[in-house]
Amino acid sequence: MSVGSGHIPNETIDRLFSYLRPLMCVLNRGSVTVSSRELAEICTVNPSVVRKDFSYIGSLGTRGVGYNVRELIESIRRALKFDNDIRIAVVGVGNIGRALLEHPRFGFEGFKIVAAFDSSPEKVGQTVGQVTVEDAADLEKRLQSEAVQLVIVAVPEICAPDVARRVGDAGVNSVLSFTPCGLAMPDNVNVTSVDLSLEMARLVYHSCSQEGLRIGDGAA
Amino acid sequence: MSVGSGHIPNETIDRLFSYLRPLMCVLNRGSVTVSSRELAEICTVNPSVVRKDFSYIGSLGTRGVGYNVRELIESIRRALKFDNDIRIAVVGVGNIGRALLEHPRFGFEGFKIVAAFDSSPEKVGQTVGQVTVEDAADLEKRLQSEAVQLVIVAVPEICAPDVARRVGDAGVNSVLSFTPCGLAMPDNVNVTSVDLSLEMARLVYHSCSQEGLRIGDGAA
DNA sequence: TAGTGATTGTGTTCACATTCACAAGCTACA
DNA sequence: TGTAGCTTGTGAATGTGAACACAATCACTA
Repeated sequence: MSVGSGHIPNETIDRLFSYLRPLMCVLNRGSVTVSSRELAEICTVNPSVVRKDFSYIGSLGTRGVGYNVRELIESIRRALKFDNDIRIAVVGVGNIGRALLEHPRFGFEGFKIVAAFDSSPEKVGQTVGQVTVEDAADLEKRLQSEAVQLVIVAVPEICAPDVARRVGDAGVNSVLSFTPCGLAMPDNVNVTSVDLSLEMARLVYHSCSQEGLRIGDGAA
Repeated sequence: MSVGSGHIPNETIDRLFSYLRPLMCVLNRGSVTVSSRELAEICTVNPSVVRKDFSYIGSLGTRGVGYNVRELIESIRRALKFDNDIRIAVVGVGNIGRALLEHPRFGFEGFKIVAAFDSSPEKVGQTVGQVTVEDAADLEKRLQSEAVQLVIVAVPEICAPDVARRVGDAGVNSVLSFTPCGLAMPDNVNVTSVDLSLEMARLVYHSCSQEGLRIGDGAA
C-alpha cells in the first residue's frame, strides 16, 4: 500500500497544490532539501500531515535528511497531472483583466495566457502583457482554435451570465469568475468564483476569535 | 443542546459565510422564504448539511415552509459577529487596488473602504471610488486614526514585505494579500493570500478528473 | 565501526463531519 | 375538522481525515 496505489484523499489533493508555490520559493532560495517540519511551518500545517500527504504520492524523502526540493516539485506536478502549461484566455480587459494580463509570474507557474477579449472597440487591438486584445464577437471560435482549457471571466457583473454561457458552448469546462453570484452553468463546467468579500469576512472573524493554533509534532 | 449553546464546527462556520451572498441574491429576487433544498442546490451541498448548519445557530425555520430569508441573514450575521461594517484600507492603487476601490458592492455586504494609500506622487490626491488616495508615508498613523480592521495589500511583490510589516506594527491583525509568497507576519496577524494560480490549477485538475458529484437528500 | 542526532514513513487511535432516516410540525384545502 | 403534502430538526450511524508515537533509516563524527 504505497506509491500512488489506492486513492488520494481530497484534502491531500488540495494541499499538494498549496505546497507547490512555497516549494518554488525554497528552491529559489537555493535549498536542495526541505524537511517536513520546515514546509509545515511555511504552510501552517502539522508536519505529520505533510509527510502523510507525500506518502500518498510515493516515498520521496530520505530519513534523517528531508525531501529533495526539485524532485518533490516534479512528483507533485506529476501526481496532479500538471505537467504541461495550462492554456488560458481572459475575457474582459478592465482593471482586473489588465492586472492578470500584466502579471509576469503565470509563465513560471505552468500557465500560459493565449488570448484576451473585450467588446469595447477602443480596447480591441491593444497589446497588454503578451497578447493582443481581440473582439469578443469571435469568442467561441477563438477559444476552440487556441485550445483554451480555462477562461477567466473578468467582465462587469451584468455581462457575466452571457459570457459564461458562450464559454460553456465553446466546450471550455473550467471557468474562473470574478462575478460572485452563481453563474448557471451546465454540469460539465467547473466554476470557481473569486469572492473577496467572503475571504475578508472569514479573515476578520478568525482574527476576532483568535483561537490559539497549535502546530507541533511530538516535541513541540 | 440547541440555540447557540455548545460549539459550532469549523466547517459550519465556513459554510455560514458562504450562505450569505446566495441569500442576498434570493432576497433581491423577492423571495420571502427559502427551503434547505433550494439553498443547498445553489451552494452545491447536501440539504441536510444546510439544516444542520442552521440548527447550530438556533431553530430558524418553519416546518413545511422553509426559512425566512431576512431573518436567516440576520441570524447568520449575528452568529458570525458580522453586525457592524468592517473598516478596510487598500494599500497600492494599481490595477487591482483600483478595481477594489471602484467595486460598488462592498457597501452592501458589510464592508466600508475608509482609506487608500500609494507611494506614487501622481496617485496621491486622486479620488478613486469613495476615497482619496493618501501618501503611504502616513500609513501607520492613518490606519490607527481610522480604526482600520483589515488591510488589503495590493502592492508590487517587492514592496509587500515592508508594507506588511508596517501594517502589523500599526496593530491591524487581518491582512488580505495579493502577494502569494508567504509574508512573514507576527502570530497575532492573520494573513489570507489570494492565489489565483492555485485556484486555477485546482480547477483544471477537477475538470480533468470529472468525478460525478452526488448531492441528493433521501429521495434523489 | 560504532554511536549520535535527525528525519521520514506509517499503523493505530481518536475526533470530527457528513449522511441517513424519521418524527414533529406547518400550510392548504376540501 | 381532517387529511395530504412539505419541510424542518435531530439522534444515530457511517465515513473520513488528523494527530500521535515510534520503528526504520540516513548522515556524520570520532
